[in-house]
Order: sequence, then structure tokens, then C-alpha cells
Amino acid sequence: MGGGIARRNTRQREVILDELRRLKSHPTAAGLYEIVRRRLPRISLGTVYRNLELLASQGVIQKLDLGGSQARFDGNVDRHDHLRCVRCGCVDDLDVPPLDLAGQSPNDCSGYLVLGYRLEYLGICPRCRERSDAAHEKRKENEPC
Amino acid sequence: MGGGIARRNTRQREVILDELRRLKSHPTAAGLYEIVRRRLPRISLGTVYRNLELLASQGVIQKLDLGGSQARFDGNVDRHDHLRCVRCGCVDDLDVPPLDLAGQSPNDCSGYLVLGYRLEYLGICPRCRERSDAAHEKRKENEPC
DNA sequence: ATAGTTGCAAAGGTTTTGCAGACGT
DNA sequence: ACGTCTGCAAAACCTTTGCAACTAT
Repeated sequence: MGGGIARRNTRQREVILDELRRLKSHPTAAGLYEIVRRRLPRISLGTVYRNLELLASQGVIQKLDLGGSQARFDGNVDRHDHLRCVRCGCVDDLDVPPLDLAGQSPNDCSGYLVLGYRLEYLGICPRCRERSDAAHEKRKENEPC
Repeated sequence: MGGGIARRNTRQREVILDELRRLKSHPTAAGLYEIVRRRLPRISLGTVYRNLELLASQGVIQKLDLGGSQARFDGNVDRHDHLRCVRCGCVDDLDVPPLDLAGQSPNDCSGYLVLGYRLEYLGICPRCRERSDAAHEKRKENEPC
């Protein structure tokens, strides 16, 4: 399934997909690059971007274009929603069945043809909650968890 | 309400806010810059960014950090959801009362302190729908409506 | 053999920032 | 007068792209 373009199994692509699937978090391209680098020290960031884009276009992974300046990637392609920490920017899965908003999408959509929706909960992640007990507002925001 | 920092009423800030409120669409900083420039030809893009950021931090306007590479801004601070065109990127208001998801936010949030949510419907805007009748896929995507 | 892929580096697009001068209060 | 704000330009940041060498098929 997905784009019918020929695809080679390079070691880089294999490791990128493997590491992304292994992670329960949803790394940015740069974050995944650092992780993949431990196994392939000579890989380039451009290669990571190219493969993530390709895998996403084939539906093998999901690109999460949520709020924040960086895109994030998810090895789980099942329909599910996310929790995003407004303090550090990290993203976690929401472990409840997604609401069925598809059926609720109203007719009055200003003439739009509605294809889907994106739901994202915002909050403070457990790691940041712990931190704020000790040093409230002392740390730089958007520090990775 | 909002940050208690002293604030001057400059002509630039006044025009930026006035034009943003006048628009029913939700322009990007660059888009609003072009509009404001008609009234203040010497204004700089940096000033537009600085004022939008400041007004948003004071709660006077809303920064819509939705998907897409550019942030968008909304003069309407009431809680409401949005429709985004996946083809051209434009954003419109959803003219129905927002769902009350706050009450539905589940307890199992992986330890998150949930503060809110963001709901965005994705689809094809009426302008792009018309276009695609005539020239399907002929035009460059992400062309502004 | 050949076309997809890589690493590198440069370019691209959006947003932020440093600075000296201008301006609102 | 004071501190905020502006215009300008450079920098920062994330992502994409051109190219020659490499490699999976």
C-alpha cells in the first residue's frame, strides 16, 4: 500500500524505521537523527528527513504536523490522538479510543469538503510536573524531556 | 488581563490589531504584513512579528499554531475551532459551538495535567474545490486562496 | 547496468534578535 | 527624560535540494 514507487531497502532506511517503531515517544527529525547516529555514525540529517518523508508518504509511518516549530514522527499509524506538553514540547499517545468526530462533523462547514480532523490535548507532562515542584520557572522552557 | 507589562500605543500596533480584527480569515504574519503595508508602507516584517507575539501573550489576539509551516493569527479570542484546507493552507472558523471535550478528557492521560485541547478539521476549501473542477492537480499546491 | 540513495553542503523559508535612532508617555 | 518601540539587517532555526559518488536490485 502507499505510493507505488520502487523502494530499496537501505540500511539507513531500515534503522530509521526500526528506531522510530521502538520509541513510544514521537521524536523530531533531529531527535531521531541523534538516536540513529548511535548505530550509523555517518548518516546525515538530510537522509533522515528524506526517509521520514518517504515513509510517511507511503503510509508506513505518520508525520505529526502538530503545533510547535518542528514536525514529529510516529511509528504507529493507527488512528489515535496525542497529548502535547506545552512546556517542553514532547508528545505522547493518548491511550483511549479516539472520539468519533467524523460522524459529528457538521454540515455547516463554510463550503469545505471535510476529510478528517486532528485532535490534540495540551497539558504539562509528568516530567515537567516533577520539575516545577523543585524549580518553578527556573529552567529554560522547551527543554526536551 | 494579560501580561501586566507597560504597553505603548504605537500606530503600528494599532493598525496591526485593527486589520487583524477586520479579517475573517486567519492570516500568517507575512500575509498580515502585506495588508498592513498598504496603510503603513514603511513598517517592517519584524515589527509585525513582534506585535503579534506581544498581543498574543497578552491574550488580545490568538496565535494559531496549527499544522503547516507558518503560524496564523486570529483576532477572535473566543473559544472556537477551525477548518484548514489541506490544499492551499487557508484557515476558516468553524461556525458551530465547539464540542465540550474538556469534560471528556480522560483520567488516563499518562500523567499529564491536561489544560485544554485543540481541534482542527481538515478538508478542501470552497475555492480549491472550484479550482479542482477545472484543472485538477494542475496548480501548485499551497497557493494562497 | 541502472536507477534509487547517500553524504555533504548550500540554499530556502519562517521567525527571532542586536542595534542605533525614533517616539509615546 | 525615560524606557519602549521601530526599521533594518543579520542571525537562528528547521527543512529541502543539487550534486557526485555509492549501492541494492
